[in-house]
Amino acid sequence: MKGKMASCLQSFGTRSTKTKRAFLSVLEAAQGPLSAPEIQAAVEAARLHPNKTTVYRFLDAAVKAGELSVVDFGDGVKRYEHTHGAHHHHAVCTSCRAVTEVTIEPQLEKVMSEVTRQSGFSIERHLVEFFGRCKACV
Amino acid sequence: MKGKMASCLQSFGTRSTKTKRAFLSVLEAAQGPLSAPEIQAAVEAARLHPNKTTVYRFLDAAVKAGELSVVDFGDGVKRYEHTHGAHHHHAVCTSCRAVTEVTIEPQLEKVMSEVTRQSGFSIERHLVEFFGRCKACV
DNA sequence: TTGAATGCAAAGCATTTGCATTATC
DNA sequence: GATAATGCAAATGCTTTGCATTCAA
Repeated sequence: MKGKMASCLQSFGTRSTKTKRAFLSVLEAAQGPLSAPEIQAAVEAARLHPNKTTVYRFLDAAVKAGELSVVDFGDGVKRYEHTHGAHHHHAVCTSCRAVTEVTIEPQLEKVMSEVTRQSGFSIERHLVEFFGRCKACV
Repeated sequence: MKGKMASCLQSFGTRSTKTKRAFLSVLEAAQGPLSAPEIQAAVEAARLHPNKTTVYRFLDAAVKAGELSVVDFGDGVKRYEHTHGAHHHHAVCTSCRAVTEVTIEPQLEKVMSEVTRQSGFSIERHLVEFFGRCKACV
């Protein structure tokens, strides 16, 4: 496990440190995307107290390396999650904050081609997230 | 024109002032959604120097009244545009910043029902915006 | 040893809040 | 004159930057 993380870290050209391993552990255990402040708070459980600058720098590097991806819920806070192959979309419960991943690529394709048709844009990126009440919150 | 704006302001229960009329003018003339700092800067052309607090308070009130809607491009800045009946989506040029409105309701419906099917969520709101190169920017 | 990683302090930027002042109705 | 609107200053929260220090390789 540690070896896996270490090699994962090395694979994107960074040195393996206790702090970075903790960041990755936290993100692996997370139920949904986490913000930098949340990640910083979470590693406190491992008795680590990294500076917030360290958190942001790690996240930037990991995103650039494609190891993590940024998720934006439109509240002005960047959240991060493991990149398991493809790009994800989420349904976020506005009551209990639960986050569920959804797979909507086929349907989104249709939307994208309509956008292209209407605007003439060459689309590079999209922001697609959903908010509402999860099953438990009615 | 002024009468129209004044009555529009009164219609959502606010007093008509020079400053608010200027805010509405700016938003009417805008090519795309504007942020609070952008709106504040724009009314300088009308020799008005409203405090930023005033800008934010006006925007909040207008949004609550349904007169304006918030547009989020995921950069941590809220933008505002006139609510012309329905909810809009945009294609934003990452090169020249041009914003084009797109109408994708029919296609989005399919996406939404798939999200509901997979997650069991009762969707209340979504965040859907596109980014890429406009025709002029190749 | 040496360059990367970390800490620390300060600043940047959008946004919000509390309170005093002013202007609209 | 009562109440809403505005100004002002300060604070909040996330994020970034510059520089000194420490640590992995």
